Amino acid sequence: MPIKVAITDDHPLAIAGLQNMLSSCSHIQVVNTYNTGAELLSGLENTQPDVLLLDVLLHDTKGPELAAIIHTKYPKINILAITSLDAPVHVKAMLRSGCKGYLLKNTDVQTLIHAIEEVNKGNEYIEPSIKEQMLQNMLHFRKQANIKKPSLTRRETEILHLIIEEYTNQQIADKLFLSLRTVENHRFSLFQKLDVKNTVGLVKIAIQLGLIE
Amino acid sequence: MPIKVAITDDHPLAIAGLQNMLSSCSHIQVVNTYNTGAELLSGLENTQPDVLLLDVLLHDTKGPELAAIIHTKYPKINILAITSLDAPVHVKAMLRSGCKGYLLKNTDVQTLIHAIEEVNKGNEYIEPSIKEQMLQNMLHFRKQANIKKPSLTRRETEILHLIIEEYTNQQIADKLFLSLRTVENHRFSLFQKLDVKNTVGLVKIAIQLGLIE
DNA sequence: TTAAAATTAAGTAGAACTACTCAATTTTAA
DNA sequence: TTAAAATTGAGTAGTTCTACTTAATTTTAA
Repeated sequence: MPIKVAITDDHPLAIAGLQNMLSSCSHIQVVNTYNTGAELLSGLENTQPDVLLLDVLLHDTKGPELAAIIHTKYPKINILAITSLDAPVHVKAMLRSGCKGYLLKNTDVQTLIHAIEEVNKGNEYIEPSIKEQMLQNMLHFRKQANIKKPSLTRRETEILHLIIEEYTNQQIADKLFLSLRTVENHRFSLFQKLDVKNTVGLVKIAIQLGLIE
Repeated sequence: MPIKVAITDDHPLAIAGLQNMLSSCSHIQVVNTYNTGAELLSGLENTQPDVLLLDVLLHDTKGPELAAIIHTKYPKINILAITSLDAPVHVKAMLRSGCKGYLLKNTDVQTLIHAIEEVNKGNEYIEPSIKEQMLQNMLHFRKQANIKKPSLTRRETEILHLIIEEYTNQQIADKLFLSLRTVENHRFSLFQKLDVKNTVGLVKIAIQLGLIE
């Protein structure tokens, strides 16, 4: 039996394009198309496809939210995000919301079909160029990060570590056999050196420095 | 002229192995070998190689720290991390410290030579299997993350966003036209729902939820 | 159209953090 | 072997967060 596919995109042209691409493929059948997130949600109450091609930017609902709702309500539907956006933030957001795959709109027929087949099997399919970009994005943090890190002293680094491990100043003081004031001072230096105004900023910098996974 | 390579590893056997692998290659010349971080640092004062093969776990210094020192002091040396560890944390730490490449010790001769050549040109070379693992690691966060996120209400999510943008409770209150107490209460609920004890924990959860890049 | 959940917000009170300045002592690098 | 940097820590004082309880009002889902 063919793979049942639904398409959701707010550009009719995009839907038509995808339908056309899939028309030559006998084992993939487009059973429904929707223009908005609301339409999709009500449509799913009647029929559920095997694979859902979902645009990341629908004007009535944000893609990741919609994906999360569908993934929770209909865990059997395998969602394939398809979009013109390749920013890693979007990719991560969609995948974290339960999408199985991520494709770019300028993809070719073979890739589209292959992605649908894979996702239908429950496998992941992420466009290789996107994978590469995500990696690059992940690795190139160091270039900015390295500007600031060297300016931290050993003690400061040590205390920064303990701060991000959710220790309070007092606990840090006890652990390192220091006075509370000393720890407070180091913390203050950290703020100044890293140019942040509170602990939240500190944690975020720590992420960029790679101190947090 | 050949590519000058130095090797640093605390296992003499590993050094011998690498030397042997490279002996067949006329355009790569092993000019120095070191057993410890200290040896390496003093050795570099006399001669600098083009490419440095650096073990991640030397017993006298941690790899990332050593890499950072060398990368700062001798920016022209291209460091190729070579290790038996493939945990993404280590890979990231090394790359963020200025390494150009990352290889596993069980690599074959061709890959080793290719990696040295690439790194020597200033390009990155990361073992494909490691790349794949890092991606998987990155993507599979969502599986844990999705357990907790749905329990947050809209308002809580909104406030969580503002907290991680470094707003204080008072600023959030002003921004959302709420009383300070209301914001404090939402923040408290967030702590309870996400089972953390301070803002640092909150930020860390937010990372896992994908709210922070 | 109710019951449940969410949003709002107050009270009380203590703990923790933030924002500096100043300075003695110790360590490190040139 | 000095000068520079790092570590330690006190003073002062205000701000912000944390830890609950209680409860009125509004929204949402069954």
